[in-house]
Amino acid sequence: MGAWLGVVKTYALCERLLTQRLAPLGLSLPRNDVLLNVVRDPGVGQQDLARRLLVARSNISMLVTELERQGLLERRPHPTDLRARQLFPTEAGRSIAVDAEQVLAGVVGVMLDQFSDEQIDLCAGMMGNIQGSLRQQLKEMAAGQGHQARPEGPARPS
Amino acid sequence: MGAWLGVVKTYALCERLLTQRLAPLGLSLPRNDVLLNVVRDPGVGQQDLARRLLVARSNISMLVTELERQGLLERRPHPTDLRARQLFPTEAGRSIAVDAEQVLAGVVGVMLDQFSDEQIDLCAGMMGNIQGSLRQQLKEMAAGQGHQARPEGPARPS
DNA sequence: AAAATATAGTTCAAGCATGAACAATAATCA
DNA sequence: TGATTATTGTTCATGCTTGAACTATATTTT
Repeated sequence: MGAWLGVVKTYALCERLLTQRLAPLGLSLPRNDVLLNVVRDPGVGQQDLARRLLVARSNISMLVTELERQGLLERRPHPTDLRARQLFPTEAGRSIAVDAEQVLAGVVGVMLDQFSDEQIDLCAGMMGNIQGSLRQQLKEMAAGQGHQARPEGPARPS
Repeated sequence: MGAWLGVVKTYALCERLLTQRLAPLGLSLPRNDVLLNVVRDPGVGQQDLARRLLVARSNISMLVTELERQGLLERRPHPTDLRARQLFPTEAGRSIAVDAEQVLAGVVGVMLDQFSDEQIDLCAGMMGNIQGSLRQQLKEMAAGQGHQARPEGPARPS
């Protein structure tokens, strides 16, 4: 039980360090996530991005607006789907992204350098399994919400 | 490098599941953190709480105000230190906390049930080491920021 | 084709989180 | 003691994040 607490604290510390190191680039952690994804996959749509990053569409909408204002990204109309927009990095965006990747690699390096590949793979494998369990639970929650009136099993008088 | 990404995604999913399960108790994730800590350690001060939870004092101040308004917590003047306040749970707060602990244990259970104690300990140990490295880095950042005017070495005319 | 449903994106209100500036009190030092 | 420094808590402005409501366009059904 305390084991998960360790992950939580580690996550918090990592977040803080990354935030500090990205600040000089004019990037917050969320903006960095968006920028890096757009650089890696130019032309991606906002909806798609939201799903990858596990955040709300509205969130992406606002982050992209800011990044566009910063001159790092561009929204272009989708060639065939009039609803959608495609995201592309500007030259400045690509340039900043290079630095951001280095910062990211540096921090991950500090965290993982001290371990063997076997240890890292083992831990990564565990995380994959945990993700599976969590997705399962979330799916069940969603299903449960679907028909609140009759939570489970055959109708049972209260 | 992808290994840490696994931790990030796992963390995000866990956060989402916990949020969904705590909502029926009238608790958000941050309020739950505060409440549980106060129940476990009645009389704790806000500053102390902020350090434990790795969040800003101002954040605790606002969360406690809300929890007090919900009738789950109480601020009382510290007996000897006129600046400080001591936090205590109300009866309702203790009651809710019991349910919240169960929710927490349930989710952690779902995540860790599938692993052996050895696996969990190994992973937890790694997290501990990573925390050490991160704290070290953060300390160095802080030191660097400390004297921006003269970053390092003997005074050197600009 | 017309109607119903689904998808892409935006806007808005609310809550969470931070750092800076501040007030009050404590602790340390000269 | 009196002055400096540190600690505790609050308020404020800013940014992140979500879910709900909305518009517009695509897709599917009938």
